[in-house]
Amino acid sequence: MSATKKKSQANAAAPERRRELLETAAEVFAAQGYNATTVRQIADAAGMLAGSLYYHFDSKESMLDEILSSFLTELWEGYDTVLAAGLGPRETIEALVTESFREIDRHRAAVAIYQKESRHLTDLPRFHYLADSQRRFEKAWLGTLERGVAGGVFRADLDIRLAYRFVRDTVWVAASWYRPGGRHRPEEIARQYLSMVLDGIAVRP
Amino acid sequence: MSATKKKSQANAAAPERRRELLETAAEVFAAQGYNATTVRQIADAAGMLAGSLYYHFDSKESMLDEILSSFLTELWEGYDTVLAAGLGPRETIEALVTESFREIDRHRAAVAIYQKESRHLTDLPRFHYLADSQRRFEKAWLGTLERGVAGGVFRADLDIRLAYRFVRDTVWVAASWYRPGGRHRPEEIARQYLSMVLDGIAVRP
Amino acid sequence: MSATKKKSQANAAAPERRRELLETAAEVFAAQGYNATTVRQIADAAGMLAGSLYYHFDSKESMLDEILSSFLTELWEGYDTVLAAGLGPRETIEALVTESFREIDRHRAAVAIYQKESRHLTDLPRFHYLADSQRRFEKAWLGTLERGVAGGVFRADLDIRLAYRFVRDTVWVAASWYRPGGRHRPEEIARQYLSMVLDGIAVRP
Amino acid sequence: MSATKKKSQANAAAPERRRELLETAAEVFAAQGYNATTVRQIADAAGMLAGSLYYHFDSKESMLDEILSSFLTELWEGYDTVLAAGLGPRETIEALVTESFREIDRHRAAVAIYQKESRHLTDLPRFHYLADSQRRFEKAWLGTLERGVAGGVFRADLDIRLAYRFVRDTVWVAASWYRPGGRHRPEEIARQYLSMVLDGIAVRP
DNA sequence: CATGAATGAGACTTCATTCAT
DNA sequence: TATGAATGAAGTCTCATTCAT
Repeated sequence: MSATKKKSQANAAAPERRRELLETAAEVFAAQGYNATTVRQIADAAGMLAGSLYYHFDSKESMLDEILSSFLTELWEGYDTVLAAGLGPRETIEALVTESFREIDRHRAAVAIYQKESRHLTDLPRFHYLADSQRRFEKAWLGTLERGVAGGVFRADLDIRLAYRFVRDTVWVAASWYRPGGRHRPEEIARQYLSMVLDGIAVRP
Repeated sequence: MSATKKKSQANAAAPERRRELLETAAEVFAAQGYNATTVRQIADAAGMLAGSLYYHFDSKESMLDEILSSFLTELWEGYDTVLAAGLGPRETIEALVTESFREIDRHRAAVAIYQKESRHLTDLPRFHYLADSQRRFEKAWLGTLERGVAGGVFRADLDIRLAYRFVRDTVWVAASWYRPGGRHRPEEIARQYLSMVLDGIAVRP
Repeated sequence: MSATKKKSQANAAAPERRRELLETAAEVFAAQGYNATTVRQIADAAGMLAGSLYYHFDSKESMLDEILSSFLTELWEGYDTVLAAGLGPRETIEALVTESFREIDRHRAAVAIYQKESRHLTDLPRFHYLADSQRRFEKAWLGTLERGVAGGVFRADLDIRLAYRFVRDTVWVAASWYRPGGRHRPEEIARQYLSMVLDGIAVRP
Repeated sequence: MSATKKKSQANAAAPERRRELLETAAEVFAAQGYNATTVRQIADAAGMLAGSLYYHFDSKESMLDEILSSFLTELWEGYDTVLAAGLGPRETIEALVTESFREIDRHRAAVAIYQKESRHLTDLPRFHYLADSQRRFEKAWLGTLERGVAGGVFRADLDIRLAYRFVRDTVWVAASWYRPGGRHRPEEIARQYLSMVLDGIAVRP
């Protein structure tokens, strides 16, 4: 490794501070939207001046990048574990939803940002991985639903793509109102959500 | 008609052009987000120069205001009709959801904007009516759900506030992917959604 | 005169309307300052739309031009009469001051505009006549004062240029507070001003 | 010194630069009028780009505000000292006029701006203090004149309000032609002005 | 004569970013 | 590592002016 390592991605020697700063930034992004957030607001929240952030990060965009990509990385670790476990369709859905709520609990800000910003972001080459993730996501859920329909676990009379969007959105929008440390633990929320998604809110006749 | 009638809103005499321009603006806002949209982009889409928009509107914000308020006005006309009809809880939910999808069909852009922006907007005095609407909304849905639980139509073992959010989000996020003129008519989508919300996606044992 | 007389200075056929409009414009210019006044404000005050003013005038600047030049023309008619009358220095000063207050009474707005704007305007070729007028003005007053000092009518121990500015400003700033139709007739104000300028406000020992 | 101390006014830690910039701005405002002055002109005069001014000031208006308010603050320090000294009416007038010319000498630009702009400014809430100052001003001068008339020092045959305006304007318009560092020191100009105001320009019979 | 709509230049302001210290 | 000051691009908005009707 040459002595002149250039600037940014600065020093991995102090990853603590980076993570703190990213968490701060994520919070502000989630609260106000990425575009509406100024670098100065992030710096204020972090107790430094706007220019000082550039010692740690290349740009505002690269903060967003790092927030989203590290969230997705962690999310897929969980998902891949579930998908590799060889569970039945219903159990897979249950595990994915539970995993999702755990992720919302851990990375609420990142999830909220993802929800709000991913659409415009996919145009930028730098954020192509968002679309990739989206595709893997769709494949995993759609596949599971199809397996369930084929196996007689899920209703066959539903439009499968509609059902996919229904389940997907139903889970992730929760990030917009979820507050970590609230009344419900993520697993409890997952359980209730699953109950509604799988069995509906109407009383069975 | 008196000669002195300035104020803003230019002249209500030619509401044609206004509506056209607002529709254009709504489309761009929905696609890129309010903040990320420049006045010039709207003007481009409308085939005029940026400054020319200010003949018709006071500000970018007032375009947003008019888009959202006229959407909510129309929405509540539909809702109020439903709520005044004296239906049972289940039928009320069905009617509200159907009405919502019709509204998404008619005002897709406005709904998408509402979803994405209403949170930050409620801080501005000008947009207080968003919070008001939100409250009426919550009251209508929560009340109906409670009535349903009391009447044994909806399951009593669910967290009622969670169920409210579930139903509410379930419906409105659809605006983020719905395309008017697509395969499904809004009433058909509503039917499918209701089927999932009420009876779940799992096969009944 | 050719049949195609081009546009502006439109028709001298309706000089009534022009004068009305110029009076309106002068009032607004005086109240808000030339730069701070928008063409639309003038149009509002005149009960028409901004664009319509351009049937009567070439530009906002040409309105100002016409206001100032017609004021100066009238002013100099009065002044020239006084200066040609062959009065003594003190009587000349008295007549000029009285004439000035009459002018303030008739053209308050124009005078106020002149006071506030003439400085920046002299740079523009179109308004060179303002500087010309200024010079004639200075010559007339300075000359009279000098004659008076030489004749032993005015005190010889005063800086003559300072005295000139003193008298000049003393008279014209009155336009900034004078309201036509108030308690005092212009001749009465002139008398009082002259009393102060000539004899001072202190009681004679 | 706490690290979090944002607000506007940037940092009061480097008042040097601020004062420099305000002096530059005042000069340009005085020369061209507030409205006619562009932020870019100020920046040019200060050797920076237009946007850079906003590191130091909130807005063009806040520059004007700071210029005027700090001028008035200083002015009233001088006036209050005079008014508290318990001088006779004539000596008070003399001291106030002298103090005014000193202030014109120190803050020529600010005074010129005050003269030209204060009228429109008083409408803005932010500049209400201008009207307050105006009132105190009037009270101080009118009171002194009345005292003088009562004490037989000033002529009783004059309209007292007219005399007030006369003295007031007479002094302050000097800012429009006064050039610091010219032939006359402010005290000398004050002496001559007082001589004219108190004793007139006519030779005593 | 006047209107309604648009133009286009330019204003004030914001903000991500840079860099010497 | 952080600060203070500046840059420069871009954004929203204003306004004098034009012109077909």
